[in-house]
Amino acid sequence: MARVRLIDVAERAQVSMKTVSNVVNGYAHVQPAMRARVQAAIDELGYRPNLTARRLATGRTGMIALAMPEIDHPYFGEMASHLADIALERGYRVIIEQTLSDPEAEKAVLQDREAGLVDGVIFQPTRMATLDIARLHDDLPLVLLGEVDAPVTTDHVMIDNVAAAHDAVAHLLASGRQRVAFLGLVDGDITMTNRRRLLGYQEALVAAGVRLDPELVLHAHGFDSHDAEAAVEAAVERGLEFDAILSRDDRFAAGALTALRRRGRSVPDAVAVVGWDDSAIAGYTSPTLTSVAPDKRALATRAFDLLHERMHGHHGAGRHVVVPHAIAVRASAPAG
Amino acid sequence: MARVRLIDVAERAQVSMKTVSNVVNGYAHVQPAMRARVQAAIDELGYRPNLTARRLATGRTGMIALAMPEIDHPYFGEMASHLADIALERGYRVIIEQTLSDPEAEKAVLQDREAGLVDGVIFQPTRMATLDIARLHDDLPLVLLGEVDAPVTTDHVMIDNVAAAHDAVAHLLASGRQRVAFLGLVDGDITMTNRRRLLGYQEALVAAGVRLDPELVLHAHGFDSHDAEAAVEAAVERGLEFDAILSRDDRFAAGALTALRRRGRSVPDAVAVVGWDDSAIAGYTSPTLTSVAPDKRALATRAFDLLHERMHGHHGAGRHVVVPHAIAVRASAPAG
DNA sequence: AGATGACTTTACAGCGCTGTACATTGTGGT
DNA sequence: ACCACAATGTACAGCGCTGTAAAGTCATCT
Repeated sequence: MARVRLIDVAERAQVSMKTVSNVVNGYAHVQPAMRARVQAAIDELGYRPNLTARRLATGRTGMIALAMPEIDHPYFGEMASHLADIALERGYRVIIEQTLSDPEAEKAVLQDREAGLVDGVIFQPTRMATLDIARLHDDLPLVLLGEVDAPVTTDHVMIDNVAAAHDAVAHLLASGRQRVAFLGLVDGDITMTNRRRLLGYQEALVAAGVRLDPELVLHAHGFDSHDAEAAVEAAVERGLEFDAILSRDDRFAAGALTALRRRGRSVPDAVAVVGWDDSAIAGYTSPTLTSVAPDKRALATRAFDLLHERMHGHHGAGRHVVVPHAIAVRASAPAG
Repeated sequence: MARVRLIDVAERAQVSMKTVSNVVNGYAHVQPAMRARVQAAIDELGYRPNLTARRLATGRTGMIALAMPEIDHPYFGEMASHLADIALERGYRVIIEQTLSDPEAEKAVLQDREAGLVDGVIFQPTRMATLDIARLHDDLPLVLLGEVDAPVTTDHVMIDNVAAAHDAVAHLLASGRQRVAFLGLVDGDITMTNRRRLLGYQEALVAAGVRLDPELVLHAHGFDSHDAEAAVEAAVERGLEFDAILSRDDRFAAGALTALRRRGRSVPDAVAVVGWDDSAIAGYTSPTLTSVAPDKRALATRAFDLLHERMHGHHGAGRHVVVPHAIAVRASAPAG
C-alpha cells in the first residue's frame, strides 16, 4: 500500500492541504467542526506525516547528535540514557555518534550540521583540543560536556572537577587516611579534566597540611581497567606506601580493587578507594565503590537547555555551566 | 553565511545541477576534466550536500533505528556500540530509541518508518509479544533481537538459549556441582527468552540424571540487581541448599554474589555462579564472573545483514538466525 | 444596510536534491 | 561523407511538506 500523503487526506476531507497541515500541527485557528472532519479523514486513511519532507520545508530536523567516545562505557551510557530521555520529552530524536576517541571521527561530528543532519550537537571530546573545536564549529549549535582548556566561545557543562577532587580527598583525610594516591594520569590524555582533578587533589592535601609526594601520582599506560590494575600493582611492587587511592573513574577504581586484592591489601582497611562517575560499576564491585558522583541528570538537562537556546538563535558568548557533585559513600571508603 | 547549494556550485562551474549531483555521487560517466572542474567549484565553495533534501528526493533516509530497553545496561550498551560501528561502516546513521520497556514506546518504534524517519529498525522487545509486533509492523524493514514466542514473519537473530543454558549447566555439573539453582524468573517478564533458558537448564539436569527440584528455580520481583540479591538471600534464609547458580544476566549474578557474600557463602567454593551476557560487569565483580557469552559482534552483524536485505527489497518469510555462544570461564565458576 | 475587522481557509511557491527524458557530442563502420 | 550508437551533459518535474499572501466568511459596529 502506498503511503498516504497530506494531499490524499485533503481530498478525502474536501479541504486544502494547508488546512490538514494546520490540524496535524495543532494550529489554533481551526474550527472544531473542521478539525473533526479532517481528523476523521486522517484516521480513516491512517495518515502519518513524512518527517523528511517537513524537515526540508521547515529547515529543522528535530534531531540532535550525541557524540561520545564509547557508548558502552557506563558513564557515557548513563549520560546517553538521560539525554535520550530529555530529548524525547522535548520532542527531539537522538542520533548516536560514537567517536571511539578517534580524532577524525571527532572532526566529522562537527560537520554533521553542515550536512543538514541535526539541529545541534552535544559533544564529549577526548582527543580534540577545545580551541580546535572552536575553530571548526562555525555556527553549529554545540554544547560540550567536560572540562575545557581555554575560555572559548563554546558552551559547556561540567562539574567543578577541582572542588570534586578536593572533596574526595577531604573525605579520605577525614576518615583518617594519610597517604592518598591519585590514580589517573594516562599517557596521551590531553583533556583538561584530569589535570583539574589532580589540582583539586593537591589543593586538598595542601589545605590539610599534608606534604605532596609526586610518587603518589600513579600513571597508567592506557584507558582500560587493566592498565589501572597494572599501575597499582607496580606501585605496590616498588614498595610505595599509601592508604588511599582517588581514581579518575570507576573502571580504574575497579582495576585498583583487583590489584589490591591480588596483593593482599584489604579494602577499605589497608587502603580506601574512591572512584569517579558513580556509575553502575560502583554497585557491582566488592567492596562497593565510594565514588565521586556528578549530578548526571543535571549535566544532561543543562546541556540540553543550553543547546536548545542555541538552536533557537541564541548567539551570546560561550557559557560555562557548573552542576553539583557529591561523594557517594559506599564500602570502599566509608566515612569516619 | 548562507548554505551553499547544488545550484550555486553548478553556476560557479558553468554546468547543470545534475552534473554536479553526478560528481557528488560518484556517478561513473563523467569526463575526468569535467569532474575536476566541478570538484574545484565544490571545494572553493565548501559545498556539503543537504541530506534532508536528498532523502526527500530518493526516499531513503540512510538511518536505522536501534530500539532497546535501556541504553545504559551493559549488554545493550555493548550491542549498541557494535551496531553503531557496523552501521557507520555501511554508511548508515543510528538513531537511538530507548523504550525503557514501556509498551507504548515499543509500539511507537514500529511506526517510525511510517514517519519516514528511518529505513529500518533493529528492535529488542521486552513487553511486546512477537505476534503483536508482527501484526503492527506492516512492511517496515525490521529485525528482532532475542527469542520469539511464535514462528512469525519477522526476522530475528539470537543465540540458542536452550543450548546455552544447557552448556552453562553442563559446565557447572562438570565441575562437580550437584544442586544448581536458576535465578531469573521475573514477575511480569513475558519474553520467551527466559523460558527457553529455563528449559535448557532443565534439559541439562535431566540429561545428567539429576532430579529436578522446582525449589531451585528462584523468582525475583523486578529487573534490578537488588531484586536478585533479595531472591538469593531469601533462598538462603529459607534453608534452600544449592552449590551453584545460573543467572539470567550478569547484573542478577552480581546481585547474587553480593547476597552470597553477605550470607557468608564463599564463591566459588561453596557456590559457583554463572552469569549471562558476558558484559563488562563480569570483569568488575569479585570474584570475576563466569558468564554465558553470546557472540555479540555476530549478533550485531547478522542483524544488520538481515535488515540490509529487507531494506533492499527482500520480502521472503521471517528468518531465524542463530549465532554462536560460548561460556566465558572466570573465577566464579572455574572449570574442573 | 454597508463597512470594518477578526477569524478561517485556500492557493501556490519553494525547501535542495535526484530521476527521467531528452539533447548533444564523439566514435567507428560502411 | 553519412549514419548508427554509445557516452556525456542538460532541463525540469516532483519528492511531501510548510510559509506566505491573499481570499473568503461572519459577527459586530456605525
